[in-house]
Amino acid sequence: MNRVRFAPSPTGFLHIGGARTYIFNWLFAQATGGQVVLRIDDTDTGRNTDESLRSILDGLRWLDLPWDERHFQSERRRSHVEAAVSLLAAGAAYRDFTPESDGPATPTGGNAWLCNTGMRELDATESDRRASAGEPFVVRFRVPRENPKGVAFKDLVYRKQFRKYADIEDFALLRSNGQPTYHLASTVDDAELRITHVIRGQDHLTNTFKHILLFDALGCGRPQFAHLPLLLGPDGSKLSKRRHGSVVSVTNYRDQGFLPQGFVNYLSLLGWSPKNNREVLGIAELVSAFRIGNVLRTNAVVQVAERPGDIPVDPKAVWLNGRHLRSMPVDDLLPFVERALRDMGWWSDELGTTRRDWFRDAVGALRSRLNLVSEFGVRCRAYFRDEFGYEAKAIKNLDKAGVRRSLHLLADRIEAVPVFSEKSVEHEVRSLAEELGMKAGLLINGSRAALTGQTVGPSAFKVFTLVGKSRSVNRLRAV
RNA sequence: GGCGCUAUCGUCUAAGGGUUAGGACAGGGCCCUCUCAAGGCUCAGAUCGGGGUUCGAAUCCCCGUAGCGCUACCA
Repeated sequence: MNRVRFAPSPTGFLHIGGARTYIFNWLFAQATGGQVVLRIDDTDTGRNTDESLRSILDGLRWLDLPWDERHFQSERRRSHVEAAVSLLAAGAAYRDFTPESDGPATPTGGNAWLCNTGMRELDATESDRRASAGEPFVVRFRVPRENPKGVAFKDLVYRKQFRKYADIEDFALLRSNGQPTYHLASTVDDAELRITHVIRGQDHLTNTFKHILLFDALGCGRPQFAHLPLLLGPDGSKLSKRRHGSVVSVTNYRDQGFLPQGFVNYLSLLGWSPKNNREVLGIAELVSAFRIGNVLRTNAVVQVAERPGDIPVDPKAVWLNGRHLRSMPVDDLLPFVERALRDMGWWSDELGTTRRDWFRDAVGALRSRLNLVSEFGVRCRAYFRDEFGYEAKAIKNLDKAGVRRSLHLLADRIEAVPVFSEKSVEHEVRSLAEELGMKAGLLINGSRAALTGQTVGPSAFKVFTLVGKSRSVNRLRAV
């Protein structure tokens, strides 16, 4: 059985690139009947925060793509240290007593740094003596550089990969404080958690050679690797909160009113496509269309709307979300709308009980012109509240010659109508218009303006039934 | 600096030797219409540059260029 893992480190919020990596892992697992392991890579104790752990978990849960197992890397430390000790004993690793330097070792010229002079060759007894004397050291992997060949593997996305031993530096396994490094912990855990496919960002492509060296030295089989192209900001640089703002944060999309499936659909199309021009895909369709081999090798740009007033995300994401919002079963949409209304303080429990049918009807009618769940809260006030304002355009419609007077007459007709329905309302509106010798459109648009304070919305006759008979009559008289 | 990855409309992408280089978002226009959407139609818009290979190259090869990644006792 295939097993994949998503291994975020809790040093920041869940960002869109991490979410996409999780989605691709999840899709791959579902498509191949495999399992998803969520592993929190918390080996950098100094930078971990509970807040970011919460953000990551919140974000992943919102995606609604459940994982099968969860592990914390910090709880597996003993395994990591044991691995380092055995590597040391086997001579595949060595102690490096070079004092920690400040900042990254940027090579000044010529070739890259490979190892600290003298340490690789240190005699075993001498090394033991200095270690037991309490001298701090880091444990490094001894890359077999005398071998003129190198490491090769076949990436499921980037195909054949090769790197000479001579180009791989002696990376650290254990820090001088005894903590395992990412390379060690990740490799040991992938092996022990029986991960079969490592699907992660392309920024790890060159790390993979080190990991393979470790898998081999540890005597465990190698998993398969698939690296994903990176997500870039509109300026072409790697996405970062500082440079690109809230577009990178998953919770931002949730708060802006995205549906999980709309967001997942959007991210799935960044660096992958089903190759048949289909774009609007539900989760089940994504699973059946997903092929890891169809993942692109080119980095994708996450667009940001530039028009003032638009929410600062990719307009295509909004459009995609709208497609889902409009086509999903209304009953599935209801909980999301409920949440949006609760956020506005407009929710009342009857909407879930005695007025549930009305609620379903209203959501069904209103959603046809919305893209985001949050728009139920910001653009549909008159349907959920009695007090609402009139937009300037609406007032303009009401101010047209004879409109207000006609609407008052209409109120009487509506009040007297025996059966209050879209059909009967339409009949009353049209016949009144005809009697008064005015264009029906004036009355129709005037009604919408009077009932909702807006010039946009569902069919005016539908608006009447949504607002209800007595409220409609009151609102017509109020203008 | 070293090592590596990548390069098609503004953006996401299709076409992996032969197509008027296709679709989608965004933009323009038209239709539909009680408004706004939706929907339908339509216009504009791309193969980074240069060499090869080939009857034929977006596609294969080489060289440039650009972007990105790695080059830490971060992950």
